[in-house]
Formats: sequence, C-alpha cells, structure tokens
Amino acid sequence: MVTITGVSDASYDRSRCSVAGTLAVVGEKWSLLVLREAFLGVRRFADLQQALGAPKAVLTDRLATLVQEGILRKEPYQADGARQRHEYRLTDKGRDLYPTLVALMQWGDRHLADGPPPLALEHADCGAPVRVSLVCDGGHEVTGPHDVRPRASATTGRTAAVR
Amino acid sequence: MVTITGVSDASYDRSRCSVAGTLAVVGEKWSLLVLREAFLGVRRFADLQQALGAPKAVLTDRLATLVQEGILRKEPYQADGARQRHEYRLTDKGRDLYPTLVALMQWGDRHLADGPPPLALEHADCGAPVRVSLVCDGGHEVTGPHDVRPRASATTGRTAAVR
DNA sequence: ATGCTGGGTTCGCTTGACGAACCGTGCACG
DNA sequence: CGTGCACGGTTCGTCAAGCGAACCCAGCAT
Repeated sequence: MVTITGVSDASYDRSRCSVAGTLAVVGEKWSLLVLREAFLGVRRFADLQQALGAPKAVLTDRLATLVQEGILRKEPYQADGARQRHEYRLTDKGRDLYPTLVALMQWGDRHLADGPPPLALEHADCGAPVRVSLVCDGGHEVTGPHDVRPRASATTGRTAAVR
Repeated sequence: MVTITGVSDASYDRSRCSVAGTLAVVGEKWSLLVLREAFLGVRRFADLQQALGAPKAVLTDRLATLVQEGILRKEPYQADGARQRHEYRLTDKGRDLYPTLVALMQWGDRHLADGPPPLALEHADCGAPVRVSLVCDGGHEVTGPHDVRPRASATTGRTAAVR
C-alpha cells in the first residue's frame, strides 16, 4: 500500500494564486518529468523507470498521486502472451499541462543551450516549430510581464505593479 | 556562508530534453514561488519571507541559487534613514520564465477552481484577459499535443508519436 | 549604551529521496 | 508439474533536504 500523500496537506499556500495550487499537485520532484514522458508516449511503469532513472518507490508514489489527481488514469492492457497489466495514460486534465511543459522546455532551450535543443517540436500539419506565446483575448501578442496588469479578485487586495 | 548547491550536481538528467534542465534550475521547492512574487513586484527578503511563509534558511538558499543562475540579481538600495541593503530583481533571463508561471497559473485556475481565480492577468493596453497559447511559426494555433510532432535532433534518436 | 530592524546563520527534528534487496502473480517453457 | 522469469511493485537503511525556533550582527535612531 502506497502512502498517498494528499494534495495540499503540506505547505504551498494556494490562496494567493493558482501557481501554488498547481505546484502542490505537480511540483514534487519527478512529477513533471513523468508527464514529459507521458506526452512522448511512454505509458508503462518499466519504461518510465528506465527513461527517467527515478527510484521505483518514488515513481510508484508519483504515479499514484497523479492518478489520484485525475492527471493520469490506469488502463488495463494485454501484451500478447503476457498477463494483464495496466498502463498510465493522460487524461484531458493532464493534457492541459502541455503548455506548461512546452514553456519549461522552451526556457531551457533558450538559456541552457549546450548546442542545439535536444528535442524540437513541430506542427504536425505544416512542420513549423511550435512555441508558447502570451496573448490577450483582444488578439494582441503580449511581449512580457510589463504588458500585464495583475488584478486580485478576492478580498485579499494585492494589486502590485509588475516590473 | 550559504552552501550553494551547484545546478546539475544531483539528479535531473537534462540530456534528454530541456524540461529536466529547467527543473534543475527552478524545480526546487519555493523557487517558482519566489519568481511569482518577483513578477508581482516583491523584491525584499523580508517581504518575500512574509508573502511565502518559507523558512528563512530555505529562502536564503533559493535566492542565492537564483542569483547564481542569473535569474535574479542583487541591487543595492537605500531606504531613507536606514542602512544600505540590497534587493532582488529579475534579469531578462528571469523574465523569460513569465510564460511558464502563467501556464502553471492557468492550469490551476482551470482545474483547481474553488470559486473564481484569485488573481487575474489583463493586458495593460486593452484590459482583455491574458493567457498562454501554443502557436507555430506558420501562424497556426496549436490545440494540443496531438497537433505536435517531436523530433530529436541529437544522435540519441527518440521519435515517439504523441498521443 | 540601548534598542530595533533587516537579513541572514545555526541547530535539532522530521520528511522525502535514494538504491538495493525482496516479493508475488501469472505466463511460458522444459 | 515445477521452474524461470518479467513486470510492477514494496520494504529497508541511509542520507539529503525542508522545517521552525532561536540566535546573530551591522548600523541607524534615541
């Protein structure tokens, strides 16, 4: 029996903004890397373990947490001539983390460059490189934080200027 | 003297793709939350500590790491009638993490909703909500991972179909 | 000289990560 | 029939990291 650690049991305030809440769910070590592999099509425990090099106990725990959070789901499968197992697949909720992963990857490609990026993403339709961008609902491209004004909606007013 | 932990000294492979590399830099607990506060304009140690509730020792260590990585820089300042101190400001490299933070926040807003999002971002020019999106250089909007084809550039071939 | 404030450091404890060893179920093969 | 083996874990001992509370130190004000 795995000790399933509840989501917000420790630290990570979450009340100030959703970054903390998201990190409470996927911010532990290996979680986002598990999801990276999931987006690359890796679904089985042994394959994840080999791709990541994470300790089995940790991987077991992360997978259980991600399933509990509805980011992955366990699906049975039958490799021919083997007993029934289950694999881990992304849910819609999990797939919504794709821009986050791409954003992390993009930053690393830009700022940690030891040569060319190890993995490039291209649009399946047209073959052009894929990247994240900030846009507003008015259709404008947002260049950075100086173009953005944060506005607190709850009672805890915090309307700081971003610089 | 703070024990500055080198960036890639432990775990986080980084060779496979840049997600691991980025997490090696900002993936420790509190790092991304420190940056969230930085984007909200918080610059001083005491303010960070109060906003986050992180232990001082951990905060000291994270700030030192972020400075060492060139994501924050220390700037002297003089509060009137007080001795000279220094504050932490984002560098360009740090500001490039903004889309990552927004992506994390957006996922939390969408999937952890207990009522309305605690913090809304709006375009300073037009007031419309700001969000991250995936686009390709051909100008198309990318809806999700199924529209993206990963391609490994290095010798370590890994071209899995994404589903 | 005394106290206060900002920015830390030190200390002892608890939690989490790590790797190696072990377990158990069920198919295949002899 | 029984033995092996592979997958998917669990258990264990060790070691690093996170934690809160207490302490420290420089300098300005009084």
